Amino acid sequence: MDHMPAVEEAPRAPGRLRSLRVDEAIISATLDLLAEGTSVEVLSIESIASRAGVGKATIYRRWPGKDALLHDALSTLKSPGPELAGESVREDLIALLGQVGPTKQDPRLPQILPCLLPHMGRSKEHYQAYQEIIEPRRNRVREVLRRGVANGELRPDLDVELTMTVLIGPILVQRVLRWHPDLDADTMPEQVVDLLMAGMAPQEA
Amino acid sequence: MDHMPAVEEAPRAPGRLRSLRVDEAIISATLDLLAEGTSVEVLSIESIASRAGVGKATIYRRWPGKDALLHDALSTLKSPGPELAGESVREDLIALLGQVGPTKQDPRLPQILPCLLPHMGRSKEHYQAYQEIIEPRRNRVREVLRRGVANGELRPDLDVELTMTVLIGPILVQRVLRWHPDLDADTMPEQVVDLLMAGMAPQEA
DNA sequence: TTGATACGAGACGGTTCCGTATCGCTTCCT
DNA sequence: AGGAAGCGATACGGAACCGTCTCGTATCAA
Repeated sequence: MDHMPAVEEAPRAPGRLRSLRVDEAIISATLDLLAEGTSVEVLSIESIASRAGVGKATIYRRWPGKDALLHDALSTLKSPGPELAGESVREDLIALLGQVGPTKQDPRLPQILPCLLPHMGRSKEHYQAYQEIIEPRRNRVREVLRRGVANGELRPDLDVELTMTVLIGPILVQRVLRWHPDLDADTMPEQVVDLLMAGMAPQEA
Repeated sequence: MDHMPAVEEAPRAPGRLRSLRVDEAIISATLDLLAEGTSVEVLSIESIASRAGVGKATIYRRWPGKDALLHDALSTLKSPGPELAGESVREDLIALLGQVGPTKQDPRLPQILPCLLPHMGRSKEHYQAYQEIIEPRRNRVREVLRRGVANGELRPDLDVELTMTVLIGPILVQRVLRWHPDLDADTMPEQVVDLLMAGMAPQEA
């Protein structure tokens, strides 16, 4: 974490040590509030302090402001994602797309990530932090697609980058925005993959 | 507009009439601010009044609050969309998907609609208003797809509702969020349609 | 002309949050 | 033991916005 106490050299601090539990409480309270639907713009230091059971000064002692705190909070969300069976591209894709929803690691993550999206376009800092979080996840999908292209499960001329977005985009808008009132976001991964597989398959059906 | 002066019956008001230009100025200022990236939550009556060159009281005289004003402002955005050539499903879809971007009617519309998305999930009122705006647009896509199913350009067992979301979702996330840094949102409509056409085609490639 | 209402401007008290500072108390190092 | 810093709590002045209200002026119908 960029603005956390430097653990580097030896110039020992004289007084009391900063509590790790307090760090965790602040980060966790931040993520909680985000997961509950508080937007980045409305999120306030006071609400975080209150939720964490912490004084405001304790937060300002560690981070210069909301942006830096948010950056560190988001950094804790980097996670590898689910195990893959690896037997078929179709099943692996469905598994990966399914975890745009609740995850075992941190159940708040799927709640938080989509809610951050709108804010990312207005802050280079946060846009980059966000990309760092989702890039590993995107990469899992990329690897599955490339594997499929390599072993013949997918057509050789497939545009992998485009396909990733076509796979994830619909599920994202549906989960976050209930964009289409009549579709069920939970069954979408399988439906989307099957719809696209026909187009991604090497030759005919 | 729901909260605008009732033009119904005859009980004439005695004094000065409300200016239509003021109505337009307020609505327009609201849409301007949204198009510039101001989120719904941060949007304030004071900023709207200032932008419109209008007193706050003039706004409160017409609408009870921000929600009602926003509802009416969004209602003015309903638009039919572009003309369609009607020669091929592929071309019509590309045309429709392209106008998720800049439109001739109101260039602010494509800027505004996506930015509203995150807020819609938190307000039943606004969620419905939003659905009313995009449903006509969604319906254009629906009709093109059904036409394609009917005339054999698309496979007969196509899930039209799902396909709509798979077409629009990726373009939405890319335009609004630059979700994938390496993809070009302007060329996506054609790419997405072509990628899906292979899957939507009746039989083999 | 007169009375009623709309208008732009802005004062008003209330609320929320900002970032800083202070106050006892606790916890750590020497 | 004692000094230094962390801690929760809270007070502080400042800023932004809320929704109401009151000015002086402009515009309407009768």
